Amino acid sequence: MLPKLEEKLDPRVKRTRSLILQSFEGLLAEKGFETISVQDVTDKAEINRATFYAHFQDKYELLDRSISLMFKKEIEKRTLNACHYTPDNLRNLILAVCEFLANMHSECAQPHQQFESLTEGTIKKIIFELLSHWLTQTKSKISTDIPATVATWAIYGLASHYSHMKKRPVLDKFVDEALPLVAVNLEQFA
Amino acid sequence: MLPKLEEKLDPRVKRTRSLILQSFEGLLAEKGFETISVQDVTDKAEINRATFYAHFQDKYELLDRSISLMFKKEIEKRTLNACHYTPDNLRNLILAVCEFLANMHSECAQPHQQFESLTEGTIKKIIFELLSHWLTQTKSKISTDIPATVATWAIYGLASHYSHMKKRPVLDKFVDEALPLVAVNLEQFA
DNA sequence: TTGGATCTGTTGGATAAGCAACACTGGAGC
DNA sequence: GCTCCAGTGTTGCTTATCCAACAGATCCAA
Repeated sequence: MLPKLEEKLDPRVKRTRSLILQSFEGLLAEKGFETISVQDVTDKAEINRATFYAHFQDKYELLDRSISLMFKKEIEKRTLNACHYTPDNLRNLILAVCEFLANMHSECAQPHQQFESLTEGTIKKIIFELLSHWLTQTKSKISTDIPATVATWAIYGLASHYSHMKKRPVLDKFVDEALPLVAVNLEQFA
Repeated sequence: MLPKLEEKLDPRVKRTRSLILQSFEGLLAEKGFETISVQDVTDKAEINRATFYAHFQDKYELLDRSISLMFKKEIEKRTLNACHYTPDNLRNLILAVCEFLANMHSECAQPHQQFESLTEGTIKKIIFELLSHWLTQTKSKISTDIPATVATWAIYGLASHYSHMKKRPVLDKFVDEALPLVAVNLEQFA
């Protein structure tokens, strides 16, 4: 969650990675993840296939990094990355995760169960790191791992539930109802 | 005016050229041509300056090729590149040139006299080639150089005049009035 | 079962792009 | 006059990307 220090990259590397990521995001909107081949990605990106493997192990790593970047962008847009724990920030975080997952379901073709389980860990990891960062901002010496873990799983669970609902309620109301249940575990850091 | 045969270019070359051209077109909308440096172009394109010189002699060649591409795109959009001489196609061509020059004046910052004289030759060359192509489509053995030259200069002159008018008339009316004067020289090819 | 077709990951050698340095030019200001 | 600054072209060397080719995997149809 630190400000990126890797700005001084070879321009060719930046270009290549960004072309691959763009291409992949475009394809995700068109077809299911399983039916996307590495060739599809490199064709659309107008990048050599061998070059792909110089940057990503395989398409699963591409998925990880892509989802990770998209989610982090969402977090940064809401300036949640440069703050500490407050119930209001927590509320905002829950909103962000809900909207992100809901978006994935509407924008990605075939958001299968399998696809979601591939991205779940990636997203939870970012939530956990963000919460840990928030909680250690406070002076208290209380261990943050347990509360952060509980909150992370709860938040992701809520968002997953929300995104799967057939008739989604207004998001604000949904979060109003859920927020206290998560916040109660973090009271000591407020 | 032939369909481009240079499709099988190294992807890196295509990428680089397109980045440079994009960057340049963007800069043209911001500042006057004279104040644009090669460094400006390469900075915005995120391309090394030395790489620029592997593709263009200097910024004047960049201007030529950029204008040339933009104008040809305009011609292709109107499918004027794959046809022969008719008064109607001629009318369409005049429209294209008028709109192109008028656009340059509104979209480019500082469309100075000097800037226009730099691009005039480039544009006329394309008009001339297109007209020559049209006229040689006909079976007649008449030499096409002279009529094509006359028409080229007349068309460019009309468009330049139109684009400089303080209160531009409706383009259609303007062209209606001008068309017969140009067409009369090409009657034998109709 | 076999064969064709498609995708995967990987390789070696060719080529384009990056980079830092250079000498040179043409102002702007003192 | 002078220096300072910013831009220009050019260079030798490094690094990333390209490309064609390869062997292996998987799937599907004959």
